[in-house]
Amino acid sequence: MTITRDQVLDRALGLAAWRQVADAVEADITSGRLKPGDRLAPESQLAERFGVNRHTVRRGLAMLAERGLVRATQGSGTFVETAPVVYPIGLKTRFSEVMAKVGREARGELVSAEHVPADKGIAEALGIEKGSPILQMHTIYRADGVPLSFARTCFPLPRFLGLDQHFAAKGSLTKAYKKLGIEDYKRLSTRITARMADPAEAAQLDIAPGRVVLIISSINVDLEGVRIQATQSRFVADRVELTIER
Amino acid sequence: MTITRDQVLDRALGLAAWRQVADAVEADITSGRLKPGDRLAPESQLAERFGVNRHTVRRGLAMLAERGLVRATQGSGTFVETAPVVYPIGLKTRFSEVMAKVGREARGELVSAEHVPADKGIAEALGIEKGSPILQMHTIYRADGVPLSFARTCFPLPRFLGLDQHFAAKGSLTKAYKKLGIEDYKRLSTRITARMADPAEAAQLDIAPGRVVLIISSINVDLEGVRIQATQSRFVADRVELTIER
DNA sequence: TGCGATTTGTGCGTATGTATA
DNA sequence: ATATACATACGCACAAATCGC
Repeated sequence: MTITRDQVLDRALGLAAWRQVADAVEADITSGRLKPGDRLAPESQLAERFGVNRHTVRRGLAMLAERGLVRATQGSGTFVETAPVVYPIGLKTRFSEVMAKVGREARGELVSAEHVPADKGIAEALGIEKGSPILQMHTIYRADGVPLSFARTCFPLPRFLGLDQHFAAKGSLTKAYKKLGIEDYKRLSTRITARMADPAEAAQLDIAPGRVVLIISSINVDLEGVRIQATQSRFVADRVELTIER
Repeated sequence: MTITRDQVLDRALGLAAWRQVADAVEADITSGRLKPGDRLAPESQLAERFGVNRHTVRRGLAMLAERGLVRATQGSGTFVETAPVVYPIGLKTRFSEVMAKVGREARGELVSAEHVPADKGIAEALGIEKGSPILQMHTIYRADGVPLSFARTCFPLPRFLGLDQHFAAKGSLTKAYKKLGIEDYKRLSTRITARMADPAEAAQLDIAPGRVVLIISSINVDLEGVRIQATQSRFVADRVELTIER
C-alpha cells in the first residue's frame, strides 16, 4: 500500500500538530474507515503520512488511548477499541446473562480468595459485627477476553464457606450460589462514583494507570432480605455504559 | 535553597524514570511536604534533582496533572491543586429537593439558551424528527457555590417556548415546568458513564482539565408518557456519589 | 527452540514558540 | 523589554514486547 505524504496539516497556526493527528485518526474511527479491532498503521508510517515526528504521532495517539478510542500494545500495534457494553443495573443484574444478550462470551475469573475479619465498612454493609469472619474474593470479569471489571466481593463467613471454589469452577456467582442452596437474590442498594484507576487496578484491568473507572458499590440480599454480599466493582469507564432499569 | 542531586532513582530497571519522578512528587504532595496551592520547583530544577532530562520530568508531571494532583500554567509554574470538596448526593428526581434534604443551598444557573435544529442523537432521544427545532440550554448546578454539574438540556420547541426565561428566574426546572402547566414529570431512562473532563467542561466546573466527570444522560417524560426533555449532565466525580435506592 | 524483523516504550539532546512575571 | 518557564516539535538511539519463520 502506498503512503500518502503530508495529509492535510494546518501547519502554520492554531491547533497543535499532535492534536490534528489525533483528530484525523479519530475521524477515521468515527467515520468507520477504521473498525473496532482494526490495527492502526504503525506510528512510523503515521508520522511519515502526516509529515511529523513519531513523538508527535505518539502524543496524539496517547490522547486517543486516554479517551479509550484506541489501545496500544507493545510489540504488536495500536488497535481500535470495541464499542462499550451497555450494562443494565437493576434489581436482578446477572453479569453472564447481560453478556449473553449482547452476544459476548463472558466469564468471571477468581483472582484471590481469603478469610479475613470484616472491617468497619464491610461490617456495616453486611449488617454484621466488625471483626466477624468474611470471605473476601477478588474477581475479574471479561467479555471476549477483554477485562470489563475488577471487583472485591465479601460474604459473611460461616454461611458461605467454600463459595470461592464453586465460583472458580463455574465462573458465575449465580451458579456458585445455587451450589450452596441459594436459588435467588436481589440488589438492595447501589452507589456509583468514578475516579482514576490506581496502579493495582490498572494492572488487573489491563489499562494504563490514570484511566477512568466507574466504582459501583452494591449490596445483595437473599429472598428473606438477609444481606449476603457486599461488592465494590471497578468498571473500565469507556468499556461500559450503565443503564438504570426501573 | 540548595538542590540535592540524584534523589533516589532506581535507574537500573523496573519502573520508568518518568514514573518514578511522578511517584516522588506525588509522595511530596500526599505527605504534606507540598501543600495545596504550592508551586513545584521548575521542571529544570526537578530534572537536575532527579538526574534526568526535563522531558522525563514533564512526562511524570503530565500524569499527575491528568490525575488532578497538579496543574501547570504556562509561564508561571506548576501548582499543587486544592483539595476537592467531597459532596455526596443521591440520584432521586428533583435536584433542588435532594439538596434541600442535605441542607445545601442549591440553584441552577442558566449559562446559555438557544433555538437549534435537533441532531440525530437528540431527535432520537426526544422522539422527534431530525432537524426539528429544539430549545437547548446549558446550565450549571451549584451547592453552596461549588459547581456540581454542568448540563446540556434539550426540549422540543413549539411546546417549551420561553422555558429558559422561567428557569433563569426560578433556578429550578420543576418550577419552570409549573409555569408552563406541567405539574409533574418522571424519568424514562438513565445512562451513566465517566471520562475525563474536556477543557470547556473543566472551565465551567472550575476543575483542572483531565479530572473525572460522571456523564449522566437522561430522558424525562410527562404524565402522558410524552418525552419532554433530554439531558446530558456532567458531574464532578469526586464531588458526588450517586446512590440508587430501592 | 531460537532468531530476526516489526512495533511500541522510554530517554536524551536540541530548538523554537508563547505566556507570564 | 528581559528573563523565566511551560508548550510543542524534531531527530536519534536503544529497550522491550510480539510475531512469524
